[in-house]
Amino acid sequence: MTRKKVKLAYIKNDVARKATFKKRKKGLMKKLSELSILCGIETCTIICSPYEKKPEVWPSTMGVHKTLARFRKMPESDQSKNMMSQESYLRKNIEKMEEQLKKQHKENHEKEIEQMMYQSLAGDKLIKAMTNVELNELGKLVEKNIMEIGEKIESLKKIMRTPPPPPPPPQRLRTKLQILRARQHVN
Amino acid sequence: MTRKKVKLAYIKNDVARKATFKKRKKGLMKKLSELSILCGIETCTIICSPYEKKPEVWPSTMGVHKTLARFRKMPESDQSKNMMSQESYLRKNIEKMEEQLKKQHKENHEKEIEQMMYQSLAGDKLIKAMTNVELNELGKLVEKNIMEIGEKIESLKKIMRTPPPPPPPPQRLRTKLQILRARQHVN
DNA sequence: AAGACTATTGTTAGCGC
DNA sequence: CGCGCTAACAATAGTCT
Repeated sequence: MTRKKVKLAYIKNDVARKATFKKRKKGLMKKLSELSILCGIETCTIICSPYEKKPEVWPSTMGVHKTLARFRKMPESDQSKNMMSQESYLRKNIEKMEEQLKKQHKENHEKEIEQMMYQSLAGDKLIKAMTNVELNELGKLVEKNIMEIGEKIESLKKIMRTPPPPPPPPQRLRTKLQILRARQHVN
Repeated sequence: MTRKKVKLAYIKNDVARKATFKKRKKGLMKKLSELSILCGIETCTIICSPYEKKPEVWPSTMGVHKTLARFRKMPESDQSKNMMSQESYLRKNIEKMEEQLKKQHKENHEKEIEQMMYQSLAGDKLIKAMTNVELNELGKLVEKNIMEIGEKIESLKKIMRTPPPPPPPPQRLRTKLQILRARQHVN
């Protein structure tokens, strides 16, 4: 029941990775379908997974060829424009989160000051009703938030540091020995 | 605040469609990125929208070429296998929902019988505590559910009946007159 | 037009079968 | 192994700025 908050990193456990792959691929196909229906546009995707011998293609091979033709029509130089590489996508993400982190820090600081004011000046009745315990927990929540954002940034940076495709996908064909070994791994 | 439950159909209102497109494209890119990181696989997408002069490509032009090469490598005959066309995707969807509809109907029937039993046999204290009003509302909820599933099936079927790409995407260049006319449309 | 916000709906991780 | 379930998490439609 989704107990973890998803750590954005290669899933080492083979079984879990495959399950996640299937579920998420399904979700993606649905979203792609919705996008093309809602907005009346053309899209195509190719997914190369070790679970199928052949790349999976959507919405159809014909559709892919059609969209591809359109893509190949434009001059080489233009093909590089308007593209969002995984790297720049991640970089942008990091920037945004660092901004968020700053904002959260600032907010935290303001909250602390506010709290001090209430404690020393005997503020509004509603606020007085809050016990110190509650205020403390509020503070902890904020700190947790900050921690989480920081961790996320770290993990994104880590992904960017590692060579292009994260860890190499597992070999398609394995000996029985390898399979047995794999089973001993825990994620 | 997401007040509607999303009617899966071409969005006629130009402004709303564009906003939805941008939001959903962003969400898609994120999900694609996550899939490739979590599962360590290769993916690529091409999106042809009227909002950009050139097809948008992800994760990068190079990535697309690489994935394409892999795609083109397989024999023509194989390219058609393992593919899920939009049509078969939708058809599968419809089947599943019709099953769900049957199930819901059955459940509803059972609930009705249960309710009658309780009313005539003076059942458990907890159940007796439910007023008739509450039971009535429960029934209405179930019916609403059934209605919604039915509507969804209808709308999916409608999509399948209409020719491939839903309504033709709007022209890229429009005269001022056309723009003014478009503004008068309400979704 | 482009972002921020937030009530809602939608997706999915971990289980149990 | 793969499916169905459901709490927990994520995406997003409509709104305001």
